[in-house]
Amino acid sequence: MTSLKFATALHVCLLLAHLEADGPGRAAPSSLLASSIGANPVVVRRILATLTAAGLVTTRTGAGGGAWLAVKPTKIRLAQIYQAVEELVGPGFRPKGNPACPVGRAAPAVIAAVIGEMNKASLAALSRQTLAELLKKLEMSLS
Amino acid sequence: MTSLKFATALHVCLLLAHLEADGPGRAAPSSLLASSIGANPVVVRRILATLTAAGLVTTRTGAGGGAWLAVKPTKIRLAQIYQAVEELVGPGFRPKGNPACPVGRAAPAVIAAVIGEMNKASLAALSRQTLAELLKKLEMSLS
DNA sequence: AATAATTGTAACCATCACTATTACTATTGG
DNA sequence: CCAATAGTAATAGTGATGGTTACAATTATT
Repeated sequence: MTSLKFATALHVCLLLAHLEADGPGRAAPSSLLASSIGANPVVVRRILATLTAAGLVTTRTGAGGGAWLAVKPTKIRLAQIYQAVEELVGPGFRPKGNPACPVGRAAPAVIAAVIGEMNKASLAALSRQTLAELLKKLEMSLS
Repeated sequence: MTSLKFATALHVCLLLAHLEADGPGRAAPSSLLASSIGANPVVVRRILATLTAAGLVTTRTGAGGGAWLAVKPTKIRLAQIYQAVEELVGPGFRPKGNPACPVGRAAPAVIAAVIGEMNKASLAALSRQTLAELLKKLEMSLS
């Protein structure tokens, strides 16, 4: 998994939270976000669409439009951002093995359970931090 | 990440451990492993090559050849299997943001740290189980 | 009302990782 | 000698991903 979707979404949220703290009431256009990230504005808008669907950001079209956080950074856990943009977590597995082989019959369920525990641990780690906490770390690294 | 490499490697190891417990001294050909998994023998041999490089299995060419575990199942942690076949863990991130933007400068390092914690949690979960323990679960589900 | 800025999408393309498959050589046991 | 097997290269198909262009719809500003 080397998709940049989570990194992009996290960068978007950090920037929106930073702007909000700096001076509220302003919408950030996708061109601004894309420029900070080094990505394409359309790609950023696609990420924004999934974040909007998850209820994390709001957007407005037209001149002066753009995106802003729909929820306070203290109320956003990083796991919410992850799940908004990456539906599948962790490696894949084959649903069925060879029914003629005992291990082939039983292995898929056991393997799926292992991958499930892996995902659980991943998401738990992300749940331990809020966007506000991460923004604080970022702002400390600015000075 | 929906690669099947980890699931394939785990199935291979489970089957080799099961065969070893059943009756030792026999080499399992890639065709047998592939048949149990429902994968192609060449793909299985490629997985076996990485497991061999990691020191987890041994193979022998020629008639009567095949693969067997090089290490006792009680000494193999699932994280070793994961790292043998999947060099990259977790989602990717962009190494550099826009240097003209404060958040663009600082975000990549912060994001990389988040992903690093995610990976650490994932691998820690896999380190908690040995192949022997997983095999026991599989064998219990057989009855 | 006109204009400029902006989102929301669709369409398309290039790239990459992955799986499957064929084919061949080298090795090994019987 | 022969059959079975690993090792590996070459190739093809597939799906996810990111980039790009294009355009309709919406909104603030003048």
